[in-house]
Amino acid sequence: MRVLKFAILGLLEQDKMTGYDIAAAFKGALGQFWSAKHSQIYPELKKLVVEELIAFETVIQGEKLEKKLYSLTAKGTAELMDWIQRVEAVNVSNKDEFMLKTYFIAAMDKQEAQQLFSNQLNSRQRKLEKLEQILTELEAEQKAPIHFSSPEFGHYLVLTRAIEREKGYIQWLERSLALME
Amino acid sequence: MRVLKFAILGLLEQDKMTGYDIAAAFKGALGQFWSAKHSQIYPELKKLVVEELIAFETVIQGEKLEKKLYSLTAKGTAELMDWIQRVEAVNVSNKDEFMLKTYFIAAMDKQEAQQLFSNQLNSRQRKLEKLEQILTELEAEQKAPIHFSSPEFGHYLVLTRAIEREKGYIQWLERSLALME
DNA sequence: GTCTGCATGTAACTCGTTACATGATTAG
DNA sequence: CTAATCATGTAACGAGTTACATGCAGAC
Repeated sequence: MRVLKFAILGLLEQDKMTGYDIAAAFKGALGQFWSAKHSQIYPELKKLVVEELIAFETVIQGEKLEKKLYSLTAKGTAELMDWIQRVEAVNVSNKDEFMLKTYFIAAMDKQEAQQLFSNQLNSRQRKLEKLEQILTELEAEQKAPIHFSSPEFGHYLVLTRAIEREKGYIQWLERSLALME
Repeated sequence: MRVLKFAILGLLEQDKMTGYDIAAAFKGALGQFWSAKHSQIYPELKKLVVEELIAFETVIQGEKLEKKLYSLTAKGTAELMDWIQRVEAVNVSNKDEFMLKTYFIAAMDKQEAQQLFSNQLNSRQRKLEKLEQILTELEAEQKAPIHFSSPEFGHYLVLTRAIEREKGYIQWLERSLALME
């Protein structure tokens, strides 16, 4: 149901942006829970202009590089606000190829399984370190403790969720490895 | 990269099945991490037959209901085993519409945000209860404690992961709500 | 001057969902 | 008998990825 549409509207509500900026936003903490490639973003932006949910002004960078700065229209803001308070069903299947393999663990021998789990554990630990570093930097930039009205509250919540998701995964991997002995 | 293909091969490695059975398997614990609708399963089964990774025998149920019992070929088993020990990159973006909204929390007023979070907390708690019930039933069926060679080990691991995922989500929701006061 | 990053687009393809369509079996 | 479940398929559409394609700006 066109979630990318709302992702774009939400980003533009924060600030005027180009398509490139939107793609860049998906490379940060937000990208842990939603992302899209530029090849999906640009056509969607065109569609949203036709639907009059966003508008753009052309800006010249340097000598002649044209970039399109998009912003929300009143209609776009209204649709964003409608979506944001809508209660959607909890999505069941969060696809995870590693867990699919885990379900078929009976087809592995013990060594193979341990190798696979150790490997996954390692990757997850490295990912966790990166996320924790980003959180440290975010917290360092704040003067007061983060609260509801901080401009970075959304970013903070998403980051802490990503970090705890990894921690939970890591704990489960460790306990599963212990069970395999 | 055709993950559904391997999901089907993995299920058929456990037992001969119909397309309907495969769809049913996705409604259980496995469905927490991978699933597909029957409209995707049936065409994929046909494709896998053409590729000679699976084969089927037609079985008559009752008077005249024909069903197709699929099973792995040697080639299919080989491809499954190759995939299962392959190390894939940790997937970055596990899409979650609620977390997308969370990222845009600055566009909500406090009451709206609290409402949304309470609601999500409730849904997650009900989901957790259901998963824990399934685990209780699974454990009741076991004579000995579950270990690597138990036929239900894969099922058990996936269930415990799903349960802890929900617990982690719930804790984060509670702590986030506390932060909003 | 050359490499990295900024900036925008399209085409082809694969994956996944919703809807359309049909019919048999089984348990109450 | 009738409702839920078993069983199989197709069509249309929407979402998402990979690859193709181009060019400017800024830093070193």
